[in-house]
Amino acid sequence: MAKIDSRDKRPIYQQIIDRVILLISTGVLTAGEKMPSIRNLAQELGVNANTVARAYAELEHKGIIETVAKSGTFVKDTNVSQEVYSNAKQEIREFVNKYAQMGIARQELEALMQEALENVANN
Amino acid sequence: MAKIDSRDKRPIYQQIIDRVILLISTGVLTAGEKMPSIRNLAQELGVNANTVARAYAELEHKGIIETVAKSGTFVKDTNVSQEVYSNAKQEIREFVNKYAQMGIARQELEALMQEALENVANN
Amino acid sequence: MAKIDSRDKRPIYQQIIDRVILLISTGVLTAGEKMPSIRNLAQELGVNANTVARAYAELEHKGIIETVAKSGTFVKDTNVSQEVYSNAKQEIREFVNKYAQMGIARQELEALMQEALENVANN
Amino acid sequence: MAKIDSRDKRPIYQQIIDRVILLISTGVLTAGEKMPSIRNLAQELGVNANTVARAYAELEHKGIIETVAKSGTFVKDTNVSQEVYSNAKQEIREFVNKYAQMGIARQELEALMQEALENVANN
DNA sequence: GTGGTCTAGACCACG
DNA sequence: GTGGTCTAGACCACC
Repeated sequence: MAKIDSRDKRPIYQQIIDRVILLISTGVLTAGEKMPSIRNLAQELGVNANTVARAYAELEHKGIIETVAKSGTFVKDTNVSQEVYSNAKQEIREFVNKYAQMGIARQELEALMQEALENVANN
Repeated sequence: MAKIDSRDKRPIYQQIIDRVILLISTGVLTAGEKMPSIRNLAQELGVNANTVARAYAELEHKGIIETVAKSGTFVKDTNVSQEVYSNAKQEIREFVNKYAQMGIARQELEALMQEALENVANN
Repeated sequence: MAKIDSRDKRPIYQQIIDRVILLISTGVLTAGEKMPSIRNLAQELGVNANTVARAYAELEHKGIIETVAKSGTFVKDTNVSQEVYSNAKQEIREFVNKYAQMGIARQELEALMQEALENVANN
Repeated sequence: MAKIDSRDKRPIYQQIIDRVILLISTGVLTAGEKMPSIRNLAQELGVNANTVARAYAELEHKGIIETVAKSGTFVKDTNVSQEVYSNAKQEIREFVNKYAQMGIARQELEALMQEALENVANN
Protein backbone atom coordinates (compact mmCIF):
# COMPACT_ATOMS: atom_id res chain seq x y z
CA MET A 1 0.00 0.00 0.00
CA ALA A 2 3.01 2.25 0.54
CA LYS A 3 3.09 4.33 -2.62
CA ILE A 4 3.18 8.07 -2.16
CA ASP A 5 5.08 9.85 -4.88
CA SER A 6 6.20 13.32 -3.89
CA ARG A 7 6.87 14.23 -7.51
CA ASP A 8 3.30 13.40 -8.41
CA LYS A 9 1.31 16.60 -8.94
CA ARG A 10 -1.79 15.16 -7.37
CA PRO A 11 -2.20 16.01 -3.70
CA ILE A 12 -1.35 13.22 -1.31
CA TYR A 13 -4.92 12.62 -0.24
CA GLN A 14 -5.88 12.19 -3.90
CA GLN A 15 -3.11 9.70 -4.44
CA ILE A 16 -4.45 7.71 -1.51
CA ILE A 17 -7.97 7.84 -2.89
CA ASP A 18 -6.83 6.68 -6.29
CA ARG A 19 -4.72 3.98 -4.76
CA VAL A 20 -7.57 2.59 -2.69
CA ILE A 21 -9.82 2.58 -5.73
CA LEU A 22 -7.12 0.73 -7.56
CA LEU A 23 -6.74 -1.88 -4.85
CA ILE A 24 -10.46 -2.45 -4.88
CA SER A 25 -10.74 -2.51 -8.63
CA THR A 26 -7.99 -5.08 -8.88
CA GLY A 27 -9.52 -7.23 -6.20
CA VAL A 28 -6.77 -6.74 -3.66
CA LEU A 29 -9.33 -5.21 -1.35
CA THR A 30 -12.68 -6.96 -1.36
CA ALA A 31 -16.11 -5.91 -0.17
CA GLY A 32 -16.49 -6.06 3.59
CA GLU A 33 -12.77 -6.17 4.19
CA LYS A 34 -11.31 -3.99 6.90
CA MET A 35 -9.20 -1.07 5.74
CA PRO A 36 -6.01 -0.20 7.58
CA SER A 37 -6.71 2.23 10.39
CA ILE A 38 -6.14 5.90 9.67
CA ARG A 39 -3.16 6.10 11.98
CA ASN A 40 -1.58 2.91 10.73
CA LEU A 41 -1.87 3.86 7.12
CA ALA A 42 -0.57 7.34 7.89
CA GLN A 43 2.49 5.88 9.51
CA GLU A 44 3.04 3.37 6.77
CA LEU A 45 2.84 6.07 4.10
CA GLY A 46 4.82 8.55 6.14
CA VAL A 47 2.12 11.18 6.02
CA ASN A 48 -0.02 12.93 8.56
CA ALA A 49 -3.08 11.18 9.95
CA ASN A 50 -5.28 14.09 8.92
CA THR A 51 -4.30 13.54 5.33
CA VAL A 52 -5.36 9.92 5.42
CA ALA A 53 -8.53 10.89 7.25
CA ARG A 54 -9.40 13.27 4.48
CA ALA A 55 -8.88 10.57 1.86
CA TYR A 56 -11.06 8.15 3.81
CA ALA A 57 -13.74 10.80 4.23
CA GLU A 58 -13.93 11.42 0.52
CA LEU A 59 -13.95 7.73 -0.23
CA GLU A 60 -16.83 7.30 2.17
CA HIS A 61 -18.60 10.18 0.57
CA LYS A 62 -18.26 8.44 -2.78
CA GLY A 63 -19.84 5.37 -1.24
CA ILE A 64 -16.74 3.27 -1.76
CA ILE A 65 -15.89 2.62 1.85
CA GLU A 66 -17.87 2.81 5.06
CA THR A 67 -16.73 3.71 8.52
CA VAL A 68 -18.49 1.91 11.30
CA ALA A 69 -18.39 4.07 14.36
CA LYS A 70 -15.16 3.61 16.28
CA SER A 71 -14.61 0.07 15.11
CA GLY A 72 -12.98 0.82 11.81
CA THR A 73 -13.39 1.41 8.13
CA PHE A 74 -14.55 -1.18 5.68
CA VAL A 75 -14.74 -1.65 1.95
CA LYS A 76 -18.29 -1.23 0.77
CA ASP A 77 -18.57 -1.04 -2.98
CA THR A 78 -16.46 -3.18 -5.23
CA ASN A 79 -17.89 -2.03 -8.53
CA VAL A 80 -15.27 0.57 -9.05
CA SER A 81 -12.96 -0.71 -11.73
CA GLN A 82 -15.31 0.20 -14.50
CA GLU A 83 -15.17 3.81 -13.42
CA VAL A 84 -11.37 3.88 -13.37
CA TYR A 85 -11.14 2.30 -16.76
CA SER A 86 -13.65 4.62 -18.36
CA ASN A 87 -11.90 7.62 -16.84
CA ALA A 88 -8.64 6.54 -18.40
CA LYS A 89 -10.36 5.98 -21.71
CA GLN A 90 -11.90 9.42 -21.63
CA GLU A 91 -8.63 11.11 -20.74
CA ILE A 92 -6.55 9.46 -23.37
CA ARG A 93 -9.15 10.27 -26.00
CA GLU A 94 -9.15 13.92 -25.08
CA PHE A 95 -5.38 13.92 -25.18
CA VAL A 96 -5.21 12.40 -28.62
CA ASN A 97 -7.94 14.63 -30.00
CA LYS A 98 -6.29 17.75 -28.64
CA TYR A 99 -2.88 17.11 -30.11
CA ALA A 100 -4.17 15.67 -33.33
CA GLN A 101 -6.12 18.88 -33.79
CA MET A 102 -2.94 20.82 -33.16
CA GLY A 103 -1.26 19.02 -35.95
CA ILE A 104 0.82 16.29 -34.35
CA ALA A 105 0.95 13.27 -36.61
CA ARG A 106 -0.43 9.97 -35.44
CA GLN A 107 2.97 8.37 -35.62
CA GLU A 108 4.47 11.01 -33.40
CA LEU A 109 1.76 10.52 -30.80
CA GLU A 110 2.31 6.81 -30.90
CA ALA A 111 6.03 7.29 -30.40
CA LEU A 112 5.41 9.56 -27.42
CA MET A 113 3.14 6.97 -25.85
CA GLN A 114 5.63 4.20 -26.33
CA GLU A 115 8.31 6.30 -24.74
CA ALA A 116 6.13 7.11 -21.73
CA LEU A 117 5.34 3.44 -21.29
CA GLU A 118 9.01 2.55 -21.41
CA ASN A 119 9.86 5.04 -18.73
CA VAL A 120 7.24 3.75 -16.37
CA ALA A 121 8.14 0.15 -16.99
CA ASN A 122 11.49 0.82 -15.34
CA ASN A 123 10.00 1.61 -11.95
CA MET B 1 -9.53 35.15 -28.55
CA ALA B 2 -12.02 35.65 -25.75
CA LYS B 3 -12.02 32.22 -24.18
CA ILE B 4 -11.27 32.30 -20.47
CA ASP B 5 -13.14 29.76 -18.41
CA SER B 6 -13.07 30.49 -14.71
CA ARG B 7 -14.24 26.94 -14.04
CA ASP B 8 -11.27 25.53 -15.89
CA LYS B 9 -8.84 23.90 -13.50
CA ARG B 10 -5.88 25.45 -15.35
CA PRO B 11 -4.75 28.86 -14.09
CA ILE B 12 -5.77 31.75 -16.30
CA TYR B 13 -2.27 32.58 -17.48
CA GLN B 14 -1.89 28.98 -18.63
CA GLN B 15 -5.16 29.12 -20.51
CA ILE B 16 -3.89 32.16 -22.37
CA ILE B 17 -0.61 30.47 -23.21
CA ASP B 18 -2.34 27.37 -24.47
CA ARG B 19 -4.76 29.42 -26.51
CA VAL B 20 -2.03 31.41 -28.23
CA ILE B 21 -0.12 28.25 -29.05
CA LEU B 22 -3.26 26.70 -30.44
CA LEU B 23 -4.01 29.75 -32.59
CA ILE B 24 -0.50 29.67 -33.97
CA SER B 25 -0.36 25.93 -34.56
CA THR B 26 -3.66 26.06 -36.42
CA GLY B 27 -2.55 28.98 -38.54
CA VAL B 28 -4.93 31.57 -37.16
CA LEU B 29 -1.97 33.58 -35.95
CA THR B 30 0.94 33.71 -38.36
CA ALA B 31 4.61 34.60 -38.02
CA GLY B 32 5.27 38.33 -37.86
CA GLU B 33 1.69 39.15 -36.96
CA LYS B 34 1.13 41.70 -34.21
CA MET B 35 -0.34 40.39 -30.97
CA PRO B 36 -2.89 42.46 -29.07
CA SER B 37 -1.32 44.65 -26.41
CA ILE B 38 -1.27 43.33 -22.86
CA ARG B 39 -3.78 45.91 -21.70
CA ASN B 40 -6.12 45.38 -24.59
CA LEU B 41 -6.10 41.63 -24.25
CA ALA B 42 -6.55 41.90 -20.50
CA GLN B 43 -9.60 44.07 -21.02
CA GLU B 44 -10.99 41.85 -23.73
CA LEU B 45 -10.61 38.76 -21.55
CA GLY B 46 -11.74 40.52 -18.41
CA VAL B 47 -8.66 39.51 -16.47
CA ASN B 48 -5.88 41.29 -14.67
CA ALA B 49 -3.16 42.81 -16.85
CA ASN B 50 -0.52 41.11 -14.71
CA THR B 51 -1.97 37.78 -15.68
CA VAL B 52 -1.68 38.52 -19.39
CA ALA B 53 1.80 39.89 -18.82
CA ARG B 54 2.83 36.64 -17.24
CA ALA B 55 1.45 34.66 -20.15
CA TYR B 56 3.30 36.85 -22.66
CA ALA B 57 6.48 36.58 -20.62
CA GLU B 58 6.36 32.82 -20.68
CA LEU B 59 5.53 32.77 -24.37
CA GLU B 60 8.48 35.02 -25.03
CA HIS B 61 10.69 32.87 -22.88
CA LYS B 62 9.65 29.89 -24.95
CA GLY B 63 10.65 31.87 -28.05
CA ILE B 64 7.14 31.86 -29.45
CA ILE B 65 6.50 35.59 -29.42
CA GLU B 66 8.79 38.57 -29.35
CA THR B 67 8.44 41.97 -27.78
CA VAL B 68 9.88 44.83 -29.76
CA ALA B 69 10.39 47.94 -27.65
CA LYS B 70 7.85 50.69 -28.33
CA SER B 71 6.28 48.90 -31.23
CA GLY B 72 4.55 45.92 -29.66
CA THR B 73 4.54 42.16 -29.44
CA PHE B 74 4.76 39.92 -32.47
CA VAL B 75 4.49 36.29 -33.34
CA LYS B 76 8.01 35.15 -33.91
CA ASP B 77 9.08 33.29 -36.97
CA THR B 78 9.36 30.10 -35.05
CA ASN B 79 8.16 26.59 -35.23
CA VAL B 80 5.67 26.24 -32.42
CA SER B 81 5.37 22.52 -32.96
CA GLN B 82 8.38 21.93 -30.78
CA GLU B 83 6.58 23.47 -27.85
CA VAL B 84 3.42 21.54 -28.60
CA TYR B 85 5.45 18.38 -28.86
CA SER B 86 7.11 18.83 -25.51
CA ASN B 87 3.78 19.58 -23.89
CA ALA B 88 2.32 16.43 -25.32
CA LYS B 89 5.30 14.50 -24.05
CA GLN B 90 4.79 15.84 -20.57
CA GLU B 91 1.07 15.15 -20.56
CA ILE B 92 1.28 11.62 -21.82
CA ARG B 93 3.92 10.89 -19.23
CA GLU B 94 1.72 12.11 -16.45
CA PHE B 95 -1.16 10.10 -17.80
CA VAL B 96 0.82 6.91 -17.93
CA ASN B 97 2.36 7.48 -14.53
CA LYS B 98 -1.01 8.08 -12.95
CA TYR B 99 -2.71 5.00 -14.26
CA ALA B 100 0.34 2.84 -13.92
CA GLN B 101 0.51 3.84 -10.28
CA MET B 102 -3.14 2.98 -10.01
CA GLY B 103 -2.30 -0.44 -11.20
CA ILE B 104 -3.53 -0.54 -14.76
CA ALA B 105 -1.29 -2.93 -16.63
CA ARG B 106 0.93 -1.63 -19.37
CA GLN B 107 -0.86 -3.73 -21.92
CA GLU B 108 -4.18 -2.23 -20.98
CA LEU B 109 -2.81 1.28 -21.26
CA GLU B 110 -1.38 0.44 -24.64
CA ALA B 111 -4.73 -0.90 -25.80
CA LEU B 112 -6.49 2.25 -24.65
CA MET B 113 -4.02 4.40 -26.53
CA GLN B 114 -4.34 2.40 -29.71
CA GLU B 115 -8.08 2.64 -29.53
CA ALA B 116 -7.94 6.40 -29.08
CA LEU B 117 -5.59 6.71 -32.03
CA GLU B 118 -7.87 4.63 -34.23
CA ASN B 119 -10.82 6.84 -33.44
CA VAL B 120 -8.97 9.98 -34.33
CA ALA B 121 -7.51 8.54 -37.50
CA ASN B 122 -10.99 8.33 -38.87
CA ASN B 123 -11.59 12.05 -38.60
CA MET C 1 -32.89 -8.28 23.16
CA ALA C 2 -30.34 -8.78 20.40
CA LYS C 3 -30.68 -5.54 18.49
CA ILE C 4 -27.43 -3.66 18.13
CA ASP C 5 -27.02 -1.79 14.88
CA SER C 6 -23.43 -0.83 14.16
CA ARG C 7 -24.65 1.63 11.53
CA ASP C 8 -26.76 3.46 14.07
CA LYS C 9 -25.31 6.84 14.86
CA ARG C 10 -26.05 6.40 18.57
CA PRO C 11 -23.26 4.83 20.62
CA ILE C 12 -23.84 1.22 21.52
CA TYR C 13 -24.32 1.87 25.22
CA GLN C 14 -27.06 4.32 24.34
CA GLN C 15 -28.74 1.81 22.11
CA ILE C 16 -28.80 -0.63 25.00
CA ILE C 17 -30.27 1.96 27.33
CA ASP C 18 -32.95 2.89 24.86
CA ARG C 19 -33.75 -0.73 24.20
CA VAL C 20 -34.16 -1.57 27.88
CA ILE C 21 -36.40 1.43 28.35
CA LEU C 22 -38.42 0.38 25.36
CA LEU C 23 -38.80 -3.17 26.64
CA ILE C 24 -39.98 -1.88 29.99
CA SER C 25 -42.30 0.72 28.58
CA THR C 26 -43.94 -1.85 26.34
CA GLY C 27 -44.31 -4.33 29.17
CA VAL C 28 -41.86 -6.92 27.91
CA LEU C 29 -39.74 -6.39 30.99
CA THR C 30 -41.71 -5.98 34.21
CA ALA C 31 -40.87 -4.62 37.64
CA GLY C 32 -38.85 -6.99 39.77
CA GLU C 33 -37.76 -9.08 36.85
CA LYS C 34 -34.14 -10.14 36.72
CA MET C 35 -32.03 -8.58 34.01
CA PRO C 36 -29.45 -10.66 32.16
CA SER C 37 -25.98 -10.41 33.66
CA ILE C 38 -23.60 -7.94 32.15
CA ARG C 39 -21.41 -10.66 30.77
CA ASN C 40 -24.27 -12.66 29.34
CA LEU C 41 -25.85 -9.69 27.68
CA ALA C 42 -22.50 -8.58 26.32
CA GLN C 43 -21.97 -11.97 24.77
CA GLU C 44 -25.50 -12.12 23.41
CA LEU C 45 -25.12 -8.70 21.79
CA GLY C 46 -21.58 -9.31 20.69
CA VAL C 47 -20.28 -6.20 22.38
CA ASN C 48 -17.69 -5.42 25.00
CA ALA C 49 -18.71 -6.06 28.61
CA ASN C 50 -17.60 -2.57 29.56
CA THR C 51 -20.17 -1.19 27.18
CA VAL C 52 -23.01 -3.10 28.79
CA ALA C 53 -21.71 -2.13 32.20
CA ARG C 54 -21.88 1.49 31.25
CA ALA C 55 -25.44 1.11 30.03
CA TYR C 56 -26.47 -0.63 33.26
CA ALA C 57 -24.75 2.05 35.31
CA GLU C 58 -26.67 4.79 33.61
CA LEU C 59 -29.92 2.89 33.89
CA GLU C 60 -29.29 2.43 37.58
CA HIS C 61 -28.43 6.08 37.94
CA LYS C 62 -31.75 6.93 36.33
CA GLY C 63 -33.44 4.67 38.89
CA ILE C 64 -34.75 2.29 36.28
CA ILE C 65 -32.86 -0.81 37.33
CA GLU C 66 -31.21 -1.84 40.55
CA THR C 67 -28.18 -3.93 41.30
CA VAL C 68 -28.42 -6.14 44.34
CA ALA C 69 -25.06 -7.37 45.54
CA LYS C 70 -24.37 -11.01 44.73
CA SER C 71 -27.81 -11.66 43.40
CA GLY C 72 -27.99 -9.64 40.20
CA THR C 73 -29.66 -6.73 38.51
CA PHE C 74 -33.40 -6.21 38.57
CA VAL C 75 -35.98 -4.00 37.00
CA LYS C 76 -36.97 -1.55 39.68
CA ASP C 77 -40.54 -0.90 40.56
CA THR C 78 -40.50 2.42 38.86
CA ASN C 79 -42.47 4.26 36.32
CA VAL C 80 -40.24 4.40 33.30
CA SER C 81 -42.65 6.59 31.42
CA GLN C 82 -41.20 9.58 33.19
CA GLU C 83 -37.82 8.90 31.63
CA VAL C 84 -39.34 8.33 28.23
CA TYR C 85 -41.35 11.48 28.57
CA SER C 86 -38.38 13.61 29.44
CA ASN C 87 -36.38 12.17 26.56
CA ALA C 88 -39.17 13.00 24.18
CA LYS C 89 -39.32 16.49 25.59
CA GLN C 90 -35.62 16.99 25.06
CA GLU C 91 -35.69 15.64 21.54
CA ILE C 92 -38.62 17.65 20.35
CA ARG C 93 -37.06 20.78 21.77
CA GLU C 94 -33.85 20.19 19.89
CA PHE C 95 -35.81 19.53 16.75
CA VAL C 96 -37.80 22.72 17.02
CA ASN C 97 -34.76 24.77 17.95
CA LYS C 98 -32.76 23.48 15.04
CA TYR C 99 -35.33 24.16 12.40
CA ALA C 100 -36.50 27.40 13.91
CA GLN C 101 -32.89 28.55 13.84
CA MET C 102 -32.75 27.49 10.23
CA GLY C 103 -35.69 29.71 9.50
CA ILE C 104 -38.69 27.40 9.19
CA ALA C 105 -41.77 29.28 10.35
CA ARG C 106 -43.61 28.11 13.43
CA GLN C 107 -46.72 27.41 11.43
CA GLU C 108 -44.83 25.16 9.06
CA LEU C 109 -43.33 23.21 11.92
CA GLU C 110 -46.77 22.82 13.45
CA ALA C 111 -48.18 21.55 10.18
CA LEU C 112 -45.38 19.00 9.87
CA MET C 113 -46.06 17.75 13.36
CA GLN C 114 -49.77 17.44 12.79
CA GLU C 115 -49.15 15.48 9.65
CA ALA C 116 -46.79 13.11 11.40
CA LEU C 117 -49.33 12.56 14.16
CA GLU C 118 -52.08 11.79 11.67
CA ASN C 119 -49.97 9.18 9.98
CA VAL C 120 -49.20 7.39 13.20
CA ALA C 121 -52.76 7.49 14.43
CA ASN C 122 -53.70 5.17 11.63
CA ASN C 123 -51.44 2.37 12.79
CA MET D 1 -23.06 35.75 10.68
CA ALA D 2 -21.31 35.46 14.03
CA LYS D 3 -23.18 32.60 15.67
CA ILE D 4 -21.08 29.78 16.99
CA ASP D 5 -22.57 28.18 20.06
CA SER D 6 -20.05 26.17 22.05
CA ARG D 7 -22.85 24.43 23.93
CA ASP D 8 -24.37 23.23 20.71
CA LYS D 9 -23.77 19.52 20.22
CA ARG D 10 -23.14 19.91 16.53
CA PRO D 11 -19.50 20.34 15.52
CA ILE D 12 -18.50 23.86 14.61
CA TYR D 13 -18.16 23.14 10.91
CA GLN D 14 -21.70 21.74 10.91
CA GLN D 15 -23.04 24.82 12.62
CA ILE D 16 -21.45 26.92 9.91
CA ILE D 17 -22.97 24.74 7.21
CA ASP D 18 -26.43 24.93 8.72
CA ARG D 19 -26.11 28.64 9.21
CA VAL D 20 -25.15 29.27 5.61
CA ILE D 21 -28.04 27.13 4.44
CA LEU D 22 -30.31 29.14 6.67
CA LEU D 23 -29.04 32.44 5.35
CA ILE D 24 -29.64 31.23 1.81
CA SER D 25 -33.03 29.73 2.48
CA THR D 26 -34.17 32.94 4.11
CA GLY D 27 -32.88 35.07 1.28
CA VAL D 28 -30.17 36.83 3.25
CA LEU D 29 -27.63 35.33 0.90
CA THR D 30 -28.69 35.28 -2.72
CA ALA D 31 -27.44 33.38 -5.75
CA GLY D 32 -24.19 34.74 -7.16
CA GLU D 33 -23.37 36.67 -4.03
CA LYS D 34 -19.84 36.52 -2.72
CA MET D 35 -19.34 34.65 0.53
CA PRO D 36 -16.97 35.99 3.16
CA SER D 37 -13.46 34.69 2.63
CA ILE D 38 -12.41 31.68 4.67
CA ARG D 39 -9.94 33.68 6.72
CA ASN D 40 -12.32 36.54 7.34
CA LEU D 41 -15.15 34.33 8.45
CA ALA D 42 -12.80 32.34 10.63
CA GLN D 43 -11.67 35.48 12.37
CA GLU D 44 -15.20 36.79 12.72
CA LEU D 45 -16.39 33.52 14.26
CA GLY D 46 -13.26 33.11 16.35
CA VAL D 47 -12.48 29.70 14.92
CA ASN D 48 -9.66 28.23 12.94
CA ALA D 49 -9.51 28.81 9.20
CA ASN D 50 -9.36 25.08 8.56
CA THR D 51 -12.70 24.66 10.25
CA VAL D 52 -14.35 27.21 7.98
CA ALA D 53 -12.60 25.67 4.99
CA ARG D 54 -14.11 22.32 5.85
CA ALA D 55 -17.58 23.83 6.07
CA TYR D 56 -17.13 25.55 2.73
CA ALA D 57 -15.83 22.36 1.16
CA GLU D 58 -18.89 20.42 2.24
CA LEU D 59 -21.21 23.17 1.09
CA GLU D 60 -19.52 23.12 -2.28
CA HIS D 61 -19.82 19.39 -2.41
CA LYS D 62 -23.56 19.73 -1.80
CA GLY D 63 -23.68 22.14 -4.74
CA ILE D 64 -24.80 25.02 -2.57
CA ILE D 65 -21.79 27.26 -3.04
CA GLU D 66 -19.04 27.37 -5.62
CA THR D 67 -15.45 28.41 -5.27
CA VAL D 68 -13.99 30.10 -8.29
CA ALA D 69 -10.29 29.47 -8.32
CA LYS D 70 -8.47 31.93 -6.14
CA SER D 71 -11.03 34.68 -6.54
CA GLY D 72 -13.43 33.62 -3.87
CA THR D 73 -16.50 31.64 -2.97
CA PHE D 74 -19.97 32.37 -4.27
CA VAL D 75 -23.52 31.30 -3.56
CA LYS D 76 -24.66 28.96 -6.28
CA ASP D 77 -27.93 27.24 -5.54
CA THR D 78 -30.73 29.01 -3.79
CA ASN D 79 -33.21 26.15 -3.97
CA VAL D 80 -32.27 24.83 -0.62
CA SER D 81 -35.41 25.30 1.41
CA GLN D 82 -37.06 22.25 -0.11
CA GLU D 83 -34.30 20.01 1.14
CA VAL D 84 -34.49 21.53 4.57
CA TYR D 85 -38.22 21.02 4.62
CA SER D 86 -38.09 17.38 3.62
CA ASN D 87 -35.40 16.69 6.21
CA ALA D 88 -37.61 18.18 8.87
CA LYS D 89 -40.53 16.08 7.70
CA GLN D 90 -38.51 12.90 7.89
CA GLU D 91 -37.16 13.68 11.33
CA ILE D 92 -40.46 14.54 12.89
CA ARG D 93 -42.02 11.38 11.51
CA GLU D 94 -39.33 9.24 13.02
CA PHE D 95 -39.76 11.03 16.29
CA VAL D 96 -43.48 10.49 16.43
CA ASN D 97 -43.23 6.88 15.38
CA LYS D 98 -40.61 6.13 17.98
CA TYR D 99 -42.49 7.55 20.91
CA ALA D 100 -45.89 6.37 19.78
CA GLN D 101 -44.43 2.87 19.72
CA MET D 102 -43.16 3.39 23.23
CA GLY D 103 -46.63 4.14 24.41
CA ILE D 104 -46.81 7.89 24.62
CA ALA D 105 -50.33 8.97 23.80
CA ARG D 106 -50.94 11.18 20.84
CA GLN D 107 -52.24 13.94 23.07
CA GLU D 108 -49.09 13.90 25.12
CA LEU D 109 -46.91 14.18 22.05
CA GLU D 110 -49.02 17.03 20.83
CA ALA D 111 -48.64 18.81 24.14
CA LEU D 112 -44.86 18.37 24.06
CA MET D 113 -44.71 19.84 20.61
CA GLN D 114 -46.81 22.81 21.54
CA GLU D 115 -44.59 23.46 24.51
CA ALA D 116 -41.45 23.31 22.41
CA LEU D 117 -42.95 25.71 19.93
CA GLU D 118 -43.87 28.13 22.70
CA ASN D 119 -40.33 28.15 24.02
CA VAL D 120 -38.83 28.91 20.69
CA ALA D 121 -41.38 31.57 19.88
CA ASN D 122 -39.86 33.64 22.65
CA ASN D 123 -36.50 33.99 20.93
C1' DG E 1 -5.52 39.17 -1.01
C1' DT E 2 -7.57 34.22 -2.31
C1' DG E 3 -8.20 29.09 -1.61
C1' DG E 4 -5.55 24.39 -1.25
C1' DT E 5 -2.69 21.34 1.08
C1' DC E 6 -0.13 19.57 4.78
C1' DT E 7 1.93 18.92 9.42
C1' DA E 8 2.17 18.23 14.33
C1' DG E 9 -0.17 17.76 17.99
C1' DA E 10 -4.05 17.97 20.93
C1' DC E 11 -8.56 16.38 23.13
C1' DC E 12 -12.77 13.77 22.91
C1' DA E 13 -16.11 9.78 23.07
C1' DC E 14 -16.32 5.15 22.38
C1' DG E 15 -14.95 0.20 22.91
C1' DG F 1 -7.23 0.85 20.06
C1' DT F 2 -10.74 3.53 16.81
C1' DG F 3 -12.44 7.73 14.21
C1' DG F 4 -13.94 12.87 14.80
C1' DT F 5 -12.87 17.48 15.61
C1' DC F 6 -10.09 21.38 16.22
C1' DT F 7 -6.03 24.48 16.50
C1' DA F 8 -1.89 26.88 15.12
C1' DG F 9 0.93 27.55 11.84
C1' DA F 10 3.21 26.73 7.61
C1' DC F 11 3.99 26.85 2.40
C1' DC F 12 2.16 27.06 -2.23
C1' DA F 13 0.22 28.97 -6.61
C1' DC F 14 -2.46 32.44 -8.28
C1' DC F 15 -4.41 37.23 -8.81
